[in-house]
Amino acid sequence: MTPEEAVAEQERLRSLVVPRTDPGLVVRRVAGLDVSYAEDDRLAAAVVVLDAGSLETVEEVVVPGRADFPYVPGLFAFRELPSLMTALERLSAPPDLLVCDGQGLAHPRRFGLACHVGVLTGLPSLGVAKTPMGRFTPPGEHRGAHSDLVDDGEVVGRALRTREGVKPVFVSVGHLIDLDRACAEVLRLCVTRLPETTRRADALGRAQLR
DNA sequence: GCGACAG
DNA sequence: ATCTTGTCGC
Repeated sequence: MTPEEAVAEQERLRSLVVPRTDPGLVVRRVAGLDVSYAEDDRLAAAVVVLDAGSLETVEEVVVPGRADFPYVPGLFAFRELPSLMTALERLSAPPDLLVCDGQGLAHPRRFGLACHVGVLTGLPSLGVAKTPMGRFTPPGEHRGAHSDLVDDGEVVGRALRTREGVKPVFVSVGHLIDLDRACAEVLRLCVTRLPETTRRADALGRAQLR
């Protein structure tokens, strides 16, 4: 697939994003998705499922793969999606929510990795990025403080302080969830700056490359 | 031409 | 993303 085709694919799928939460959504099994890279073109896609209440790990899947798409800002998903989808298919049961490492609607075409994974799986999803895709005013210093993440005059996500006095993370809607609920879910997953879901998926992916 | 640009 | 231990600070 060429970068041009990838852009067309994003524009075709973005209309399928549902930025609302089903009234009956109960999040018990939460999955963290992350991909680690080796020095060559090898990569490892990891998915770790936690019990949302206890934060205990209940399932892990890691899949080896190759980076066959270049890293291009805005097309990031095409690098990680194939292996992540394979990993998700190997879970014993679909999670209630997918927590992605990167942006959701906070994307130049409003279709970041979190939206893409959500639409392809049909599962609720959200994105937690370590750097912003847009502008924001620093949120208050206390845990839970937040401010709008704005891009092109639109509120595309939120800068969320997940820990007192630490740089905020950037949360945006992926699919089948609203921004308030997305931030609430992220906050309850955070013991340190990043959600436990992504921290554990990151650790699993790195271990796999050894 | 210059700056921006998830991981 | 990755290269990387100890260390300064609360």
